[in-house]
Amino acid sequence: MPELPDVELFRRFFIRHALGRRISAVACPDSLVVGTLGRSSLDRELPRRVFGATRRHGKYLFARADWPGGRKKQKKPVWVVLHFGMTGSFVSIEAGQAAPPYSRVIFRFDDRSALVFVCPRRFGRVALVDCPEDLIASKRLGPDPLAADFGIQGLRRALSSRRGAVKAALLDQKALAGVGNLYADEALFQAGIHPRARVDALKPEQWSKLQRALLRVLRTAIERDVGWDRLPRGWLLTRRRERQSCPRCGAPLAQTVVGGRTTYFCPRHQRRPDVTR
DNA sequence: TTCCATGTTCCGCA
DNA sequence: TTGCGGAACATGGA
Repeated sequence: MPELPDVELFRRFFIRHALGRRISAVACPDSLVVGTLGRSSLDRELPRRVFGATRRHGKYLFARADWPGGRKKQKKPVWVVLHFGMTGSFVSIEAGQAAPPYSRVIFRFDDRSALVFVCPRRFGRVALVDCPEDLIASKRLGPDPLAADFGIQGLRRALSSRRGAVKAALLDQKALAGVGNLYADEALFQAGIHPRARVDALKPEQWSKLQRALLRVLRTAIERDVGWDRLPRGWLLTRRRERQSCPRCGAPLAQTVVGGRTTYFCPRHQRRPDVTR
């Protein structure tokens, strides 16, 4: 599930359940999940710090851990960086409650509650970095489409260096950070653009349509809390599992592979580009 | 048992 | 250099 809207909701969950709390201990029962993005020393560096701020860039979530009180102010903050892989999520537990199955990292607080990073398939990653910019630079992440400075031409600017299929470009985190397989399909559907259309063949009105559709899709998913049942009925997303008909015109949806991912689209609304196969 | 899956990354080929 | 297909990663669910 974790694409940009999901991670944004995890960020808000984190604010509710971890921000302002003092860390008493960190347990990492699964070393595979810890450290590849940065330092693995969560259990040594985090205790006695307080989570003071969060940030999100694409599918990455950052949480700043500050040293409380004035006395040790000179000590630099560290940032926890989290990536949710395919199956990562947060669970908050109260004092005395057992950690759920597949708990990979457990942040325990002074009040004995805990925030748990749960990840059944173990593609998620957690680590410490000095600042988010370091991670963003090392991964060479593209701009976040919901960032304030994305701009009205942001999408075109981000993808214009690419030349392949537009869906593959949307999925390239180095071009644009945060869009995954599901929301790429949805944005293209709502913009009426074929997933295999070439980026360099998009017309100006298609660029603005796609940007508007993408932002609308991401914002709506966040507003609706990404509950599949809560998404608008006209969306492709609500149909992709059962391989049904287009929610707009009733035509049978087409299924193919673009950029290595299963892709659904409406062959009537999203015209096949004549340039490519 | 086999196939598929929202994630990233790497390899080989054109 | 760019793009892309395919495979790998780890695991659960249909």
